[in-house]
Amino acid sequence: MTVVNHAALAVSTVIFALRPDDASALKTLWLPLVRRTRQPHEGQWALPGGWLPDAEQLADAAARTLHETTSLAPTYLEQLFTFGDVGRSPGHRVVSVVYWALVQSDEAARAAEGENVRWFAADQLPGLAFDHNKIVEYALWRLRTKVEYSRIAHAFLGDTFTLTQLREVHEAVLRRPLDPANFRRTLESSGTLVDTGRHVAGARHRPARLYRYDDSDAHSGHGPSGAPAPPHT
Amino acid sequence: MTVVNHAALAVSTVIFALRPDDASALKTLWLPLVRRTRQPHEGQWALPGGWLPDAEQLADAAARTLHETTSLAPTYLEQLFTFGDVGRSPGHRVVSVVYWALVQSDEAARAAEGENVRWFAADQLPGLAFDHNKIVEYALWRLRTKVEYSRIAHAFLGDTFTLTQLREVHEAVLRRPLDPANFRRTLESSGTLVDTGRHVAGARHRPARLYRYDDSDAHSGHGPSGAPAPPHT
DNA sequence: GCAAAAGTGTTGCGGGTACACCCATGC
DNA sequence: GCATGGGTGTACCCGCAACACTTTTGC
Repeated sequence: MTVVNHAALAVSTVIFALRPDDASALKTLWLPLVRRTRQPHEGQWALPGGWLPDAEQLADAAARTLHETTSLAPTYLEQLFTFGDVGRSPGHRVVSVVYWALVQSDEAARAAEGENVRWFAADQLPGLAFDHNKIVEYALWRLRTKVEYSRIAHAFLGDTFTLTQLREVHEAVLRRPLDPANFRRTLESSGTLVDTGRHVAGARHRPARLYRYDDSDAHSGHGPSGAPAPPHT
Repeated sequence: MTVVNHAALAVSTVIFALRPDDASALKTLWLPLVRRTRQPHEGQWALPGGWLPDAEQLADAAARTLHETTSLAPTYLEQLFTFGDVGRSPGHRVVSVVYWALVQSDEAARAAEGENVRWFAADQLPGLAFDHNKIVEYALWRLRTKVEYSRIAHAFLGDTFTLTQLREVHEAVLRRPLDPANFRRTLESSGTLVDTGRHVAGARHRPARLYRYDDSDAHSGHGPSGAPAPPHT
């Protein structure tokens, strides 16, 4: 078979985690970036990623580079978009298949950070290499849009969680307060929550119920059940 | 710069048009396929597409192959998904950036058709080459989902149209009847329609108003105005 | 008891659906 | 006039936002 093109194929990932903001009690979205150690854009911050190995699935390559930069495993990973503008990388044509990922907040606290890996507040990014600012902006829009109609918010949390914890994730992502009463009813009537029967004690108020998500598909958040979700590859 | 991967980069397009179905008065979704003239899958039907030229934008490559197979220009073109499973093409790794397109129905009637290009009803496809059946299924899901919340249906029509024509497009895509009265109000209150003042005469009933779409953005169908739409590249 | 957050009840508004009804044209 | 689709009016239902209220804990 003859390969007639020479564009390089890269895979990059926008990784989101929730972190407590300084001064503000609210959690905000943060993401890890890596400093480029070679041309082009040497010294600038960029999304984690790399060339696509011949024998590796696209999503696997995204999860791997994610792990290599943060030492974390994603709880959610989905293809975002493929960026391939002719001029987006100086010198050579590069087509980047970009994924976006969510990682658990408590794990993100002990994520790797070093000279060439640093976490940034998602809405206060410096000028990034290539078209990565535009990519992050689009990923943020997708995250905020999808949180409103899908059940991805729990990817920031552990297996079990209280409704208040889940509501705080929504509030942090959407940047607006939500009514606790209505939030509770909306999720309870969605049928995706399972009451574990356990409670969280210790706080000086009524103990909150612990929930977990119903994994029996049918609630994937993509149209009517049975509809094709975005391919998982 | 060192290119460290050798996966081949292809661009393919799922092209939709509405055509009158035999016997049934309703229009249904059709799409053009090309017969493969070489291995692998020689003789089988496949999506139009080709290798990505070094200096061509992704969307341009999609529009070009679309034009080469159908002699048509798309009225709507959007990136669908990038398919890159390791085993999806026998022998060599192929990553396909897939677009989906809508073409006008009246033009589709005079679209090119020949020995190696043929139109098929979208829900009665034969077994296609590679993973193209899965790709079409996903494109159909995206089209049907997006018609319900976005304003893409007019891409099947000309510059001006009656509300009945637009409703028939929705009905054909969604495969269910819609109430004419409510359909009218929903669209009128959406603020995206502009009354041209002209009417369609000649039928033996009250003449229908001709509308066109308001092009002054702000109604792109992607979240709140100003939100990043899927990159247009 | 008091503070604080969990959890419940209730009301009203708005968008969508169903369906009855009037309007304008060709024949 | 009559048939046919264009176009309007209206009542109902349901989901959601607002907000008052009750419950259960720690101190």
